[in-house]
Amino acid sequence: MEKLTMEKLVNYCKQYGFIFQGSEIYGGLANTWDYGPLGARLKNNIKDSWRKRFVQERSNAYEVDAAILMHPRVWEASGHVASFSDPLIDCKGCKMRHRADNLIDDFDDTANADGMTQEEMVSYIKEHEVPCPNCGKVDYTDIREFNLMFETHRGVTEDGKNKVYLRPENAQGEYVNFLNVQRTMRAKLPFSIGQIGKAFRNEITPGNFTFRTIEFEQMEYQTFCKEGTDSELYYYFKDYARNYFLDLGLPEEKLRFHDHEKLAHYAKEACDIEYQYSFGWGEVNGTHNRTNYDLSQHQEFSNVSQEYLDPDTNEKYIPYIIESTVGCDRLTLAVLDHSYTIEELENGETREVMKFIPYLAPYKVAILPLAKKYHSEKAQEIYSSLCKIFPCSYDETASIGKRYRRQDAIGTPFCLTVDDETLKQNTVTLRDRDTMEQIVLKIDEVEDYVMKRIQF
RNA sequence: GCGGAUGUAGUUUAAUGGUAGAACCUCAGCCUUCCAAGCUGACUACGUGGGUUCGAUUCCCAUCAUCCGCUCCA
Repeated sequence: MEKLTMEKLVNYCKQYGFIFQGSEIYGGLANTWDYGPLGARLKNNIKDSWRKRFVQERSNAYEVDAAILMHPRVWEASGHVASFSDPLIDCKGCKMRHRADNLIDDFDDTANADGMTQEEMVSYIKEHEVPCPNCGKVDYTDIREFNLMFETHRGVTEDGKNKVYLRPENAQGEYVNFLNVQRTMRAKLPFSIGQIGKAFRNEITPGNFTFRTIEFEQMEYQTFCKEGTDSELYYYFKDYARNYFLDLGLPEEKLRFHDHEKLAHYAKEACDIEYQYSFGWGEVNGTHNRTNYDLSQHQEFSNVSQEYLDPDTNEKYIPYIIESTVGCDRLTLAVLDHSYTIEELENGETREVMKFIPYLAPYKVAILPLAKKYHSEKAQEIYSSLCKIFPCSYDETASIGKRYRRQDAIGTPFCLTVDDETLKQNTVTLRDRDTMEQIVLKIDEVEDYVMKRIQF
């Protein structure tokens, strides 16, 4: 089998309407991608599958849809204003870029660069003649603060007072609504708040197609719990997320856990689930034990108590949070990457096909009149009735074989053919993409048959 | 942000200092009753902006984008 390269997948996605380059007619904007008609369907199906597994099928789980723009104090409380930026410094000698704080800490680990301002770091480097680890020279540019949060302004004037950020993560939207959800849903711990939404990070990195983009969608899930039950939930959700990926058709051998050694400022335990993309292993899911850090911070910065009154014990405490977050675009890419298959035909030629599980397929059924001249009218009638139930495609151009192939290329699980028998006896032929079997059904049996097969 | 490579229809590509040829795809017509048939025809390209030149897709510069490698990555 031919090896899949990312370049092939990018082309394929463009060719069939899954993903296009962002702002393409203007030459493109780096690291932005637009989902086309099929890609948008696929991604929506993935979001629906997540909703089903993480919200609908779990008791005590609620979905919110919080604003992207939040009060600037949220990002002070979360720690993003202070630590979501990197003090970058370039060596003029070899053009190597370094993080100034790492440079100092590696030079002298008692120096404590974290506590320094930019000016202090610059003068420290000068005084102690910290050499470039790459070329040994001591000749640097000034520090440039590179905050990963996108900034914008509300109102007509652009000054510091009305600066707002595009959220760099969704989680804070769930945290600031902890009390609202708990009260209105009359929820007892442990309960969960999930959210699907966009986040923004001003990263300069190249991205492996849609794997790393400056604007991306996350499917986040925060479980609020009592201290002491946190670790058990942490391990539970690691497996829960993995099983979810398996259900979507991702193979076991292309998934692995990766425990973090270096923890973020809020985390006590952290583990990624990585998928083996064509370009290498990459994070799709992160499970974090965030302790009571976030709610404690919000309590401090907002002066609103975030304590939960435990009705069983009458204790008051700030809940711990277990976060399970899935990169929606990354999962979509993993599904595309895994579904894209190069098949060898009997005559030795190859063709490219998409093999989604039926639930994820953009179209469920393609309605094909065997001969345009005789069967189109009936086929369109069937189409207009079935498309009310699930997404269908209709195709009457070119030969029947070619139309089958077209549907295989975009991963449609069922092809429904209308022929003379349909006109005489109200039966249609349904071809199953996975088994290549053809079965004959009465028209009014199709809906039930397909519905059973596209469940998740 | 650094280094290297690349940029011609939707895709894969050819040629050229005198504005580009093909295959596949797509569409229309004829034909065709179950897995990329055939015939006829049609549409569509030199990433963008400058410069050199009588004339640039071709040479030069800049820029944008993509890929590979660094760097970065809560």
